[in-house]
Amino acid sequence: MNQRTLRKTRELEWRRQDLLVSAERLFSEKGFFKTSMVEIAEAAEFAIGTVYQFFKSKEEIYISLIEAKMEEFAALIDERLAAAASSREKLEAVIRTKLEYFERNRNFFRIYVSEWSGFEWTMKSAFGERCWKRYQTQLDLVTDIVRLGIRRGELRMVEPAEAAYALHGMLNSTIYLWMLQAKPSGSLAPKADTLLHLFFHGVDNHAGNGGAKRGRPNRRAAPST
Amino acid sequence: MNQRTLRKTRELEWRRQDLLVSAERLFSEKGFFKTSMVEIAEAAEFAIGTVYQFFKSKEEIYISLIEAKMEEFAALIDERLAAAASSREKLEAVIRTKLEYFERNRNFFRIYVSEWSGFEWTMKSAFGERCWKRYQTQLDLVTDIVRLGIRRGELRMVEPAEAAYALHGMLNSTIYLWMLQAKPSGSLAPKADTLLHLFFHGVDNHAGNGGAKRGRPNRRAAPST
DNA sequence: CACCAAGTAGAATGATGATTCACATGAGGG
DNA sequence: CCCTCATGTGAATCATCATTCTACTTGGTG
Repeated sequence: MNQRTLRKTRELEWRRQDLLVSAERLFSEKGFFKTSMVEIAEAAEFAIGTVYQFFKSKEEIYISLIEAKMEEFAALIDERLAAAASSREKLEAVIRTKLEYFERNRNFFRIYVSEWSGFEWTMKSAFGERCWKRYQTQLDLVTDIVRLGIRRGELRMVEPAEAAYALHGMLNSTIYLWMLQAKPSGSLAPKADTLLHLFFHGVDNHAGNGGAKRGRPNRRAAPST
Repeated sequence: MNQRTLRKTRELEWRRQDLLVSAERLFSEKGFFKTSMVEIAEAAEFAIGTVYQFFKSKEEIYISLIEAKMEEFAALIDERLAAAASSREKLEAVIRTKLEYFERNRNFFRIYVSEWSGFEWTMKSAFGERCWKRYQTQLDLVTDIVRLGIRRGELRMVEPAEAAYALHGMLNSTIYLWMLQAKPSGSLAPKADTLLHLFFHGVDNHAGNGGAKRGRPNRRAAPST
């Protein structure tokens, strides 16, 4: 009898997951408001009524989705972070993990960035609040890494939160750029090195001629894009 | 007669502007979908019918709004850029201008970032297309600056588009962070220096002890936030 | 003063889409 | 084979707006 109940619960969970996957695709393609419950139901091959068996409302679907993904992502970061010692390694872990994660969860990325600008716009109070907290926690984590790095003398003295946000923005933009062009193309993960370098050393050319003229104007040094 | 007509036209323009200002505030507070025409009308102290005298649709209001602001912003950048010679100066101009502009146009910022993730989510095809172009042009401008800077040997050899996007993201994040906390507080513009430095030199501590231990652990070097 | 044009108003219309509910279906179990 | 509960169904309900339309105001003109 209990056995039975358990299986039922498990199956219910499958269906929920299944539905979430369909919903994710739709939401990422058309946004929260332009996606209708009927569409979600059809995409997951359920009747509307059934959908409401699993989720109280459209909003709840959206939130479950985001929370699950965020949690997964956070867990991944934590795991990778555990193995890192220096600030550099930690930041590298963050960068790599984020790029990898969103390379694999392209659809989710659009939702993630669009909600960045404020959950209030789509969801009402209480629920959105929780998602927002997760978002913040993520950022705070990086802020702490930077803070510690400074204390240890590994990083220059910058405003930690500012640097953390800057990194966050850099990453998001980069992922976005990649999504724009690279529908099918190359992998995102390799950019981690470039980004790490950029975040640590900036764009300045230390080679010596900083701003001033030099012998040869060094034409065609730029990548050919 | 012509005089008359001219004045009428001008007055109409005023009213349009007036309406746009109200709409901007609402859109920035509640987003496109959660803002209703009635609200917009009330906020601007018009009747709904009157609103439709000025704008064909809700979408048109939104778009006019965005286009106007984007154009204003672009013009400002162009102007500042004209006075800049080196890549550093140019990038500094971009950074400063953006921070200043959004410090003054806080409301618009929320709209700006939220639409970053794709106009398709809110608007339909043709119009959104035009806004998107503007957005791209903006980014391309910076890409070109970077490309040129590399060719001139002022900047390290990075992928120009990547760097441009990274900068864009850094700026947006920073502005966002500022908006979060600093409801009333300090100015945003001063952060330009920090950001410029960050973008040029990164967070690495060149002071010598990169990662390794040194004499004193240098505790409490971090800002007290 | 009557009349017209231009502008303003806000109730009525129509669509859309989330949510609900009365019914159908089918898997145990007697 | 029939009954019953647990689920699944999708048509009907209900609300919410964008948009339209008809009637009202106003200010100028003959």
